[in-house]
Formats: sequence, C-alpha cells, structure tokens
Amino acid sequence: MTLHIHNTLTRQKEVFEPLDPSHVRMYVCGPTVYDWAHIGNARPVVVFDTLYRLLKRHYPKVTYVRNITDVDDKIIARAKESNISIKELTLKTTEMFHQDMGKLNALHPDFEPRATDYIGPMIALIEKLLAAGHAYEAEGHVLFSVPSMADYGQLSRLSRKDLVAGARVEVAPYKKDPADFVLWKPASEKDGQGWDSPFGFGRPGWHIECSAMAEDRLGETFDIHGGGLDLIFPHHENEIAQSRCAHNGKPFARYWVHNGFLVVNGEKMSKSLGNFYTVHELLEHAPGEALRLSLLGTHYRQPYDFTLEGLAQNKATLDKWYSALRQVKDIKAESSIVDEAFEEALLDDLNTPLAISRLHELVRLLNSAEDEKEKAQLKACLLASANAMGLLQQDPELWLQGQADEAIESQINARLEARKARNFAKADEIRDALAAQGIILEDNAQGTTWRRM
RNA sequence: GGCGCGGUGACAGAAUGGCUAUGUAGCGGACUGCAAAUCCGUCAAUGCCGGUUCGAUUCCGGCCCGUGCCUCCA
Repeated sequence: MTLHIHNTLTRQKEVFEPLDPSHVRMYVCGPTVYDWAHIGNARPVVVFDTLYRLLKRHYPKVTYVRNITDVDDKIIARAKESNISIKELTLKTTEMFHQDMGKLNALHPDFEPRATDYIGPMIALIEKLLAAGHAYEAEGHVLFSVPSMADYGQLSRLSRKDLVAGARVEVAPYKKDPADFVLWKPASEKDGQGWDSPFGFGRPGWHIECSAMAEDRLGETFDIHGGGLDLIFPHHENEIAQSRCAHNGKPFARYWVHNGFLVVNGEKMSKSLGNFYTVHELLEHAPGEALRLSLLGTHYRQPYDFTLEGLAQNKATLDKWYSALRQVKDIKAESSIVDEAFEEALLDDLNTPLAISRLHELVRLLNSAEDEKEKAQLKACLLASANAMGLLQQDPELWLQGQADEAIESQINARLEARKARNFAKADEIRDALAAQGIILEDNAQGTTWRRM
C-alpha cells in the first residue's frame, strides 16, 4: 500500500516518496494568535492531524512542525484595543488554541515554533538574500526582488504580468517592482513589538517567518508543506521564493498539500462577512469529536459547507457508534489492526469520507455479529481504525451518559419493577418523564440502557 | 481581465468507461407490552448541448449556473 497525495505544485495526485524514508518531515502553517480559532482554522489542523497519524503508521519517524505566528499587525492592534501586552495576548490565545484543538483530538505537533523565538534566523535568512542579490533595502524596509527569481510563481501559476494586471496591487513608492514583497519592515517603539537588526529597528514580514522556522526545524529541503488553499498565494509562493533563493535554488518543500475552504450557507466564511463560527462556541453545541467527524466528512480538497444540522447529524452518528461499542463493553478487543479497506481509502489522497463509510460498515458488522470471537475482532478493528482518524477513543458510557446519575438509575429501576408487574402505564410515565429531560431509554436483551440526547 | 475549483438521489457525500458507495430522512418487514435501539429489505441522482465509444455520470469541446484567489486570510 502506497500513499498517493495531491501536490499543488503539479496539480496532480502523486506517489509520495519521502526524501528520507526513515524520517518524514512535514510543516504546516499554524495560527496567528490574536483571537479564538474558528472552524476555518480548525480544518487544516484536523486534516493534517489525520495525515500525521497516517504517516506515523507507515514510516518509522515523522516530524510534524506547526508554527505559531505571534508577530503580526493584527496582534499589535488587538493588544492595543484590549489594553494588554502583546506577550499576554499571544500566550493567552495560544493556550485557547491548544485547548480547542485538544477537544478536536488533534495530536500535538512535534515542534511548535513561535515566530518571536526565530528573529535571529529570520535576520540571517534576509542577509543571505541581500548578499545573493535577491533583496534590497529601501526606506527602512528590506524587500524581496521578485524579478530576481526567473521562475517565480510556479506554485500559484500566476505570472508577474498577471499580478501587475490585478488592479488591487497598491504599489508602495519604495518598491522597485510592484510584485516585490516585504522581508523586514520598520517599527517604532510604541508598536510594542520590534527588534534591532542590521537593517534597523523593525519586524519581519509574514512570509519570512515560515521560511526561517521550517528551515531551522526541518532543513532546507523537506517533504510536505501544508496549509489552507488561500495561502498558496502569496504566502506559500513567497516562502518558496525566499527559501530557494537563499539556498542557490535548492528545492524547498517537495509536496504542497492544501485544504479547501470552509463555506457557510454557500458563502465563504470570513470575519468581515460575520458568518463565522469559533470552535469554542461550537463546542457548546456538540462535543469536539462530532466537529472533527464533520470536518472529515468532506474530502479535504473540496469546499466544506458547514451547518449546525450537519454537526448534529455527526453527533448522532457518534452516538450510534458508541452505542455499538457499549454493547460489547465486556468483550476484550483482540489485536489492533487497522482495517485494510479503511487504510486504503486514507492512502488514496486522504479519502476520509470513503474511510468513514468503512467505519459505518464495521459498526454494522459488529452489531450483527453473533460469535464472541468475531465480535472481539471487529471491536478491535473498529477501535484501531477509528483511532487512526482520532475518533471513538472515549469510554462509551461516558460519551453516552456523561457523569453517573443515581437519580436516573433509580427511575429506571422503578420502571423495570412496573414493567415486571405489567403496569405499563406507570412504566411509560417514567419513560416519558425521563425523555422530557433528554434521557432516552433503550430496552434490550441485557436490560435497559440509557443515554442523553 | 488572469489563474482555479465545483454542479451526483429529499439532504449530506464518495466513486466509476459497462457491474450505480455510505450516512441521514422516507417506505415495508423482523424484534418489542408499546417505544427506542438493532437487523433485513426498499424508493431515489449524475446541470444543459454536442463529440469520441459497442457503451459516458466518468474522456473531449461548447454553454449555463455557483464559487475561490489575484500582495500579509486556514
């Protein structure tokens, strides 16, 4: 079984062949920490977490790096608004991000470099670019010279001519070419964020941050670089330009993987449109695991149309799956081999919807299995496969019922007594009363089980 | 204007040059005191027009519709 992955560089599905099969290296652009993460931020986290888990099953060592961008105009503005220090804002927001992503069952990356810890390497990279003639200083800025790179634009397939034709370019007077972009910009002390450098007091441009952190953690050339579709241009294009030009044209990332956009009611979700959901608020509607399943229910390169109804439906699916697991809670899972059809789906460019359909199939088989040994195997297979996607790792009782509740248990016992006495009117009365509290009773061979809606 | 992406049953969402996933909803049945859950069965789709082909939802061309990017957005 071989991993095939879509590479934005070639716009094709390719066989994944790591530079070093004993050590796969992946970099994904992380959040700019100034506010709660929204579901658009959560999508790449969940997608690349699933890829990370997949890679770990097939290669002996995987290094996954996801940065924290803690230098940014929006951060400076937000800190000023909230009247707190930049450090306080970025630390607090990073903590919020970690909590939310933890609820989505996202594993922690191997490294999570913060931009502010890499100012030195960024300056060094800029100096290399200046020395190589790919950058120039102008009015306190250092700019990357796009015309100095003959094959600029390969990832986005935008020619310089097209870029200039785009009427939205606001050409700063100090730019030699309209396409040039900032590597370093001047800052003043009152911004609350700035560093001394050979080019003066200032701060790094956004793109150079990722180039520097990726190189420091993963080397000049590495395997996979991921992020949202919208980062292709300009961010990733410029990362490539900086990194390759600083290293004599050496390749940067070999496979570029981009997740599609998030859409709400057919419209792009964005803060300016006001139609966005934060992960934090959605966690009040449904557990993080349901949100994770929702995000994986659409192939990662497709646009994902988020709805609260869809979220509720995925919650119901997990209820069903956990119910199936509860039926076999006394059966010990044997071995832990990921289902083959499931794994094949993931290996084919991370086809999570197809993999999920296989989980449905495994649940159905488990529900209809008669033989104990067969149940034990199916349970093990289901648990291992679901875990490969970061799902179904909770205790079923805890998922379905939450904290133990003696009042409910005694009501259920009272109902069982009534049923035994064939007093069905009373039994139904108790069931209806519990239903009004969102408690669903299920009578089965073993007795009566319950769950919360 | 340039560079892209997409249009599949009531809804969500995969796949495929012929055998038409999966889930939710619906319908029928089994089970149940009745429900719920579960199981079995079942209905139902490829935007439009051409072309290639024995055969197209799939490949090619045109059109319509929707949508994204085009200088710091995941």
